[in-house]
This record gives sequence, C-alpha cells and structure tokens, in this order.
Amino acid sequence: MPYRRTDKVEARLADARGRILRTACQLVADGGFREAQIAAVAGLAEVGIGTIYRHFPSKADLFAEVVSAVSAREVNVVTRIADSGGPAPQRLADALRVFATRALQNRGLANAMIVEPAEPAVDEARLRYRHALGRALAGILADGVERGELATQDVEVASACVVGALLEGLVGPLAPKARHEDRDGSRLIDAIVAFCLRAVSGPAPA
Amino acid sequence: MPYRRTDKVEARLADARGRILRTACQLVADGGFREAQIAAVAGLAEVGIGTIYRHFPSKADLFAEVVSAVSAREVNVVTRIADSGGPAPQRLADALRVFATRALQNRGLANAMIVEPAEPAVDEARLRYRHALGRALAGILADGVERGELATQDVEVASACVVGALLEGLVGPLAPKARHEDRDGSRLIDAIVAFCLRAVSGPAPA
Amino acid sequence: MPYRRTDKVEARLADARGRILRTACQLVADGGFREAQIAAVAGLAEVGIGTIYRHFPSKADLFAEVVSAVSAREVNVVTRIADSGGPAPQRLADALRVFATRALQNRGLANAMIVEPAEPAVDEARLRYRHALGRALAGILADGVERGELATQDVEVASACVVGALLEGLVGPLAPKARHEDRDGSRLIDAIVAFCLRAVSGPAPA
Amino acid sequence: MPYRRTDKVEARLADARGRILRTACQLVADGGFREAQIAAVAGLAEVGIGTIYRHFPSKADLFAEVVSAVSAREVNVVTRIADSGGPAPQRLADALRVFATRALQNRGLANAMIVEPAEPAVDEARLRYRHALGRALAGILADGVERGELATQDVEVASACVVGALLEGLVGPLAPKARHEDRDGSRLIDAIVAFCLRAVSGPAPA
DNA sequence: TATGAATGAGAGTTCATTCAT
DNA sequence: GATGAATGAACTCTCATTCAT
Repeated sequence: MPYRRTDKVEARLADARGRILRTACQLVADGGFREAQIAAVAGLAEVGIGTIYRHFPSKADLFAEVVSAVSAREVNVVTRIADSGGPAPQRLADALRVFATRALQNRGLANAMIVEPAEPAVDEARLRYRHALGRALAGILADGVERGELATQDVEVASACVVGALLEGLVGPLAPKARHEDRDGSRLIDAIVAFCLRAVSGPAPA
Repeated sequence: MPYRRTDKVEARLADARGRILRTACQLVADGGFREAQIAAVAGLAEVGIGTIYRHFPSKADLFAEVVSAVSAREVNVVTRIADSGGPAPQRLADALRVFATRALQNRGLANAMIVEPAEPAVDEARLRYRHALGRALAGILADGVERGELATQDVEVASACVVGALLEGLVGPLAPKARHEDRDGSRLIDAIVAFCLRAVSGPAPA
Repeated sequence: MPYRRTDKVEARLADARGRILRTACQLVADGGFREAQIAAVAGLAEVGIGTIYRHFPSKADLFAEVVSAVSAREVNVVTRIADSGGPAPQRLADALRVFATRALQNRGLANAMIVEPAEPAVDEARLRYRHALGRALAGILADGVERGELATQDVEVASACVVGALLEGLVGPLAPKARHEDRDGSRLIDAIVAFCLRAVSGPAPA
Repeated sequence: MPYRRTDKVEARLADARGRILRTACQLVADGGFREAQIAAVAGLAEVGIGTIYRHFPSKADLFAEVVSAVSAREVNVVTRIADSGGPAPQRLADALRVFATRALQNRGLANAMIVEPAEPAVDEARLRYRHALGRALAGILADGVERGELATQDVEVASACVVGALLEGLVGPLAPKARHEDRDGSRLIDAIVAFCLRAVSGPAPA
C-alpha cells in the first residue's frame, strides 16, 4: 500500500484541525461571532478556505464545536469540584470561584460564549453549555439540601439563578468593569460567591 | 395658502415613526434581530424603505431605539415600585415579581432584549437596559442595607447578580420551560424571587 | 400619495426586466448555459447583480423564464399553422418549415434550447418546450390520421419522432453544417420536411 | 533483482484504469454528469483522487473517454448489423431495434450520452457518438437507395433524422414514459421503427 | 507509484443603504 | 416628504487540480 496515513500526516491533520479551532476560538474571543468569518479563520490559521470545509461541514458546525470545546473544558473543571467530597457550601464556593477566575482571565471568550448569539446551531451549543454548567451546580445544591446544609429550595430554578448571577456578575454588562482597586477581580469574585452562597443557604424569607 | 405643518401632518409623521418602532419591536419579538430586516419592517409598517431612513439614520439606530423604548417602559415599572415606600425586601420582591410577570408574557421580546445580540450599537442599548434595571434595584438594596433590613453587601455587585439570576431564571436557556403544573409561571417566579430575597437578606456565610 | 408607480417608472421597470431577459437569452445563445452567469448577465445588461434578484428569485428562475419565453414564441408560431385549415400534410410541412427556418436563423439559441442542459429547473422548462412542440404537431397528425390523409400510426410516438428528426436534423451534431451550396439551409430544410412527410404519410412497411 | 513491470503489475494498472472508467460510467448513468465528480469516482472506484489524474489528464478527458467507450460499444453493435447482408429495410429495422432495446435497458446512461451536456470536451465526444451512429445508418440507407429498396433521398440528412427520431422517441422528454401496457417498451420500439421505415421507404409525397 | 489533504478561484445569494421620481 | 428600485460589497460553500508523503 503506497500511501499510509503516517503518524506525521496524522499529526499534521490533527494540527490543522486544532489550529483552525483555536484560531476560530481566538477570533470569537477578540471580536465575537460577528467578526469570525470563514475567510478570516482561514487567513489567520494559514490554511485555505477549502481546508476548513474539509474539517468542518459548515461554518455553523465549526463554531458550534468551538463552543462545545470551551464548554467541555470549563464544565469539566466545575464538575470535578462538584464531585469532590466536603460540605456543599464549600464545594459551591470553590466551583464558582474557579469558574469565575477562569472567565475573568478571558473576558472576550467568556462573553461570546455566554452572551453573544450567532447562528441557531451555535446558539444551541451555547444553550447546552449553560445547561451543563447548571446541572453540575444543581448536583451540589441537591446534595446540600438533602444533607440539610442548604435551604430547602427548587433546585432546578436555583441552579439557573446561580448561573445567571454568576455570569451576569462576571461578564454581563452590569459587571463593574475593572475597578482600579480590583485589578484581578478578586473582590468581584468574592462578592459574587457571597451572593450565591447567601441565596442558597439563607433561611427562607418571611 | 402656504404650506403649514398642520396638526394632521404632524400627527401622521409621529404616527409613522411610532408605527415603524412598534413594527420593528414586533418583528424582534417574533423572530429575533436576525429576522428583523429593514425591508421587512417597512413592509409590515406599510411605509417605504426610504421613510425608515428619514426617521432613523441607520438600522442600528432604529433597533437601538427599539431596545431603549422597551427598556424605558420596563425599567419605569420597576423604578416606580422601587421608589414607593415600605420595607426594602417587600419592594424588591414586588419589583422582581412585576418584572418577571411582564417578561413571561412576552418571552420572545424579553429574550431578544436580554439575550440575543445584534450590532454593537444595539448591544450598547441592551447594556444600558441592564444597567438601568440594575440601578433601580441597587436603589432598593442600598436602602435596605442602610436600614438594616438587608445583609451587608457590595450593592453594585449584588444588584448585577440579582438581575442575572432574574433574567437567567426567566429567559435564559436554563429556564425550565413550561412545566405542566406551572402554566402561568407563577411557581417559577416564586422560586426566583425567593432565591433573590435569600441572597440579599441572608446572613453572610461563614 | 407621494409616490406613484408612474408610467415612466413602470416602463423603466419593464425595460430592465426585459433587458435582463434579453441579455440572458443572448448570453445563452452565444455561449450556452455554462457561460451564462448572473454576474455576466448583470454586467451586459448594465444593471446591478441585486437588480436581477429583484426581478427573478434565483438564477434557475431567470433561465427557466428565458427558455419559457423562447418556447412560447416558437411554439406559438407552430400552433398557429397547426390550427389553420387545409390538408394535414400541408400544415405539417408548413409548420416544420417555419420552425426550421427560424431555428436556423439563430443556431446558438436553438442549440441551447434543445440540446444543452443546465440546472434541473431549466431542464424542466426545456422539457415543457419539447412537449408543447410535440403536442402542436400531434394535433396535425391526429387530424390527418382521422381524415385518412396520413398513415395509421401511434400519434404520440410519431410526433416525438418528428420533433426528434426535426431538431436533430437542424441542430443536432449530425446536422450537416453549412454546406457551401446551401447557405440558407433551404435544401436541408427541404430534406427534413420530406423525411417527416414520408414518415407520417407512407404506407406501413411490410 | 531490478524492478520489472511484471504482468501482475501491468494487470493491476489496467484494472485500475478500467475500474475508474466503469465507475465513472456508472455514476453518469445514475446521476448524470452533474453528479459525477472526481472525488466521487475515486471513492467508488476505491482509488485515490491522484490515481485518476495519473490515468486521465483531466476530468473532461475522463468523461470524454467514458462517452467514447460507450459509443464504440453501441455503434459497434449497429455497425455489425449494418454490414451484414440482406435487404436494407430489414437491416435498418434490425439495427434500430437492437439499439433501442439496449438503450431502454439503461435509460440513465442513454440519457446522459444523448441529452445531458457537460464540458465542451465531453460534448465533442457525444457529437462524435451521434456522428458514428449516423454514419453506420447512412451506410444502410445509401445501400438501399442504390438498390432501389429505399426512396431516393438525401442520405446524409435522412440518417441524421433517423437518429433524431430514434433518440427523441427513446429518451427525449417526449418519450412516452413507461406505459402500463408496455413495460419492456416493445410497442414503443415498434412504433419508432415503423416511423423510420416509412420515412426512408415511403414514396416522396406529392 | 499511489494517495488524499490542501488549495482558492469562482459561483450564487443577501441586504443595508442611496437617490431619482 | 415619501417611495421603492437599484446597488454591490460581502458572505458561504464547491470542486477540479496539485503535490508532499
């Protein structure tokens, strides 16, 4: 057999695919989905337009995969914490803190992933992202409610609210941008985490 | 007899502008910003394309004003409640409940206003929307903290989180869609309001 | 009403539409459907690309209409003769002769209409063309068979064969190209007409 | 031991070429020239794309050869009959009948060979196909005219017309599709043959 | 020698905006 | 002032062909 998909070729292929994905991700982080056109991705990734279509069936598929990949990465981090032992409030705080820290390190990407819409197919991926994040947190909440560590509450709604509070606090337009005294955002994160912990642990209001 | 801008003419002018705005709003509510093209607005509003450009400098301006108008209306409702007397927790609960109820009555529009992006100019308007909503709520929070009715907290961040929890709970992809036993969403609203009240009133976690 | 579709405007519109159609037709006649691209039509017709899409929903529709228009024109000529009085053989001869003469005057167009394929939608129009031509001739044949002026025969098949013989003889690749002594093709036409007349009138072979 | 082009290697080479041709032919029969893309041929023939370019200089050449091959095969069948002894009308009837029967057995291929166009190079091959078919039949006609078995006629034109009548009757859009009572098309073939025989034998019309 | 990943010119289509009427 | 026909840049996607492996 005169042509074998040698390791080198395989590597180059995977590399190209990865480079395309990473470039697409970068472009989204920089300019949102609007700026991320196929030709731009091809140019920056230093591949031909056709090459992109060799790796991804359509633009929508490419960007859906971008969202999925980022999503998987971030949700994975959260899930690991959620599944670790310890009191629920502590795990929730840790999970939120880690997620928030990472998000603040790449605001552009986080913003696009969370806020900006695009084609329906990409939106769907984003939706799955939030769902996955919510489910990971819901696990902690259910756990805590059962053990009496958290207030009795509608866990499904509460996890959605936590996600909302978290994301809005971080990247929503309400997020207080770069306060001088809070360069790394640690105070912001502290406040968000505190908010969420009160929300799930506090006694039901009269 | 010279041409005078009679009341009738004046009225028709204003009418056209209003009709364009209302039509644009309707289109956004129905199909999001993606579906809302200038020609479509013109067609439905029964005016010429050119007329739209007589009233609005560009598409972005038109839709930015759409967002502003909706924003003003909704924020106004909230502000009125925020400015009324009474204990802060009660006012917050009322404000959230009213906002939520209205949003659920027009999910399409709420979704577009809150989630779907469009051109930068429109995004900016949406940002202002959230800011305004946040400020209205921040007023209640500051009030409550001062009076000792609410926990000590970073009011700015907390109001952002409340907005996030509220919006995500309502129209975010995590929002539990149309449960059979909760047609009008009253239980969903109850849960969201309870979440937010706990978050702002609860004792700071250890 | 400040804007009326004045006659002048109407005329310009129709003119543009007609010019686009005529240009498309010309391009097809010159280089077949392959050469006839939207941008080329726009350029030659001296209109913008968008203008073409204002008059025709898609490329396929434009060229389908080109075929339909030519078809209607040519079939109309044949039908008029078919519907005139007189002996069937005479009418058939006249119809074939007229059709053939016209086709030879614009070989390129005839060729494209009859032979060259394109998109399915255009092909369909071409199919309808041949059908219509066949039906017109079938009328003469049925008439002649009934009156005993023509041989008993399967009229449907025979009309198809006449169309085939006619078109192949005229523009098919077998058509003897431009013989020196037959510049205007009159001898060619004579031979084709004679062939067809024999075919429909001759006694069934033993 | 030096590299020798062993028989086996030679065989595999020829095999690849043949397989490519056959696959291309199959694809054309199934979906016309439009569906027959190089990558598709390579995939079905289980060779690499590059291999096709080793055997054929270009796509056009490949498909031109497809047409030529089919052409040679079909024309050969006709020629053999044309060259056999016997009365011209009988030979013509036989030739037409055999050609028609074979064509009806593979309508898709016949259609592509006869009707559907493609690139100029392929078109040229198709033209040669018809020419060859015409020449084979012209031989019979000339023979018959000379012997007085057929009517005096312009043999060149008549053979073109016979080809046209035959092909149009068989695969043209006018061809009456699959009549219930004529599954194998024998009646259709009878009618076409009868038409052509009348056309070449009948007395010149008054 | 065979392979198939890479290429990119070129195709059709959309839609915000302009401007003669 | 109102109109909507005209515009064309910009976009996504296809596919014949090349060439490093």
